[in-house]
Amino acid sequence: MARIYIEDLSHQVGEVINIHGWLYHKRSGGKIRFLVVRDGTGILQCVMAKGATPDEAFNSFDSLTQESSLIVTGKIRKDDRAPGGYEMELTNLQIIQIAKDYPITPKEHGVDFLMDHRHLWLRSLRQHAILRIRHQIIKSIREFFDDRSFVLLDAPIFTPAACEGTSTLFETDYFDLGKAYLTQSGQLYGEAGALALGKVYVFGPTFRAEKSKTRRHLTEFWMVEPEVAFNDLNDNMELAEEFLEYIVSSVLKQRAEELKALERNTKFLESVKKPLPRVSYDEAVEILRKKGVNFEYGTDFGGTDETIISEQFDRPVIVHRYPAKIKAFYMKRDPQNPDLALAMDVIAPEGYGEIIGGSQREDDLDTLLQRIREHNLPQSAFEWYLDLRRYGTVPHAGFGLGVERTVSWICGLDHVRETIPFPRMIYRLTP
RNA sequence: UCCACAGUAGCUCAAUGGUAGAGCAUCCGGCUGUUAACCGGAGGGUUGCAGGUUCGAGUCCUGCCUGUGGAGCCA
Repeated sequence: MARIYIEDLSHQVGEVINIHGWLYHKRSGGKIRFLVVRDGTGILQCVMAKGATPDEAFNSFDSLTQESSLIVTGKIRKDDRAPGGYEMELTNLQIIQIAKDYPITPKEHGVDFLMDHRHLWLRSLRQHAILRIRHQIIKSIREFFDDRSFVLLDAPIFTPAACEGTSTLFETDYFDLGKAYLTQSGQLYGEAGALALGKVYVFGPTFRAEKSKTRRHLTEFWMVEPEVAFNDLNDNMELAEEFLEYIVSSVLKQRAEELKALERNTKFLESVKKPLPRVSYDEAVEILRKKGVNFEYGTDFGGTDETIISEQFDRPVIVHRYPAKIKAFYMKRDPQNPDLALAMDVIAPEGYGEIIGGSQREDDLDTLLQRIREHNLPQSAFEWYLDLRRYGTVPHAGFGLGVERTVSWICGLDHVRETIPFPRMIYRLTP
């Protein structure tokens, strides 16, 4: 008999089939008993009735516990009383293992307990919905770039030095070559790729050793970083808005059921269409001051500042042309005002904060050399990067999108820790 | 690193300075359409750790540990 998955049950009505899975829950009413079985693709209610169901199967109900592994056999029928709309009239029950004292009960649990049992927490329907949406987001990120002839460029995880010089990096010994550091961004390598292949995207894990302890931070997170030769800041913003529209519409289309399971209000997602509103840093500061925020011009926005700015719009907002001194050394200055960098951030609605950060890159060798000196960076570590300006330099631009913040926003979660199977945070390295 | 809050049964939480309790989970019994089922019963505790105040501390004080949220930094 063919193995069937619960998500395909609509084609099986009237058939006798096997479902391989685990007991999610059980209920009984004396001579009628219900098993709710999950197989990773959905849940299925199985019914047993005294007399109608073989005694052996009927009696084994008592020994079954939550998360016991089993194979159930029976005829499928439509039934509106069953969760999912289909139900199995159970005729045979094969127990693979009885699970003893499964820790996560169908009641409330605290964050710490659930995080300690993250390997089991992944079995709950809510986590299934989040991880399926994460999968969809990653899939649509790849589709978007692949369909536009971008080449995937894998950047190294071990790097010799800081990409941007500021963040705290994880350090490790690297044989006889001294210290290596876990990458905090693949961008510099992405630039080399763009000047080689025209359009590339780097997609991999990144690491920040900052002691950030908020709902928006992980020490290990995934970032996708497109980089395009001959693009300027405006091209970069257009790419970002087209990209976000693609991702969000793909989730709305393909994962409507999961969004519903998470009780996500999709109002703010349905409005994610290009063009996105664009405001300059100066205009953003004006917005804050009109709202009564005592904001010091020239500093970066904090979490609450970002929320206030984003609340003025019904979709993500692009903030561009930041003061150069709060941005990275490789960003090109605005020819109209050298105090500003040709940088852009995309701030998500509903207080989810910055999901994209990018810029047009400095493409002039002498200017870049001067920036490296101003930031007290070791020039020797950047010689290869400077070569990109020595040999056929061109304007180019790119950005990075944080996958976990994007998943958190699209799912409407209150913390990024649920967006990745095994989150790494300042005080959590296990499981 | 700084600020705030928390730590009591396997889990979620109660308990004026005066005998540590409930719901869920587990075990036993009942119920033929349950939806986190329901009803009855049972077992389950070094109140995070170390001191101190007190006739008496889960409760008050000091220190430490652990966790949560936030700031800074960032995606």
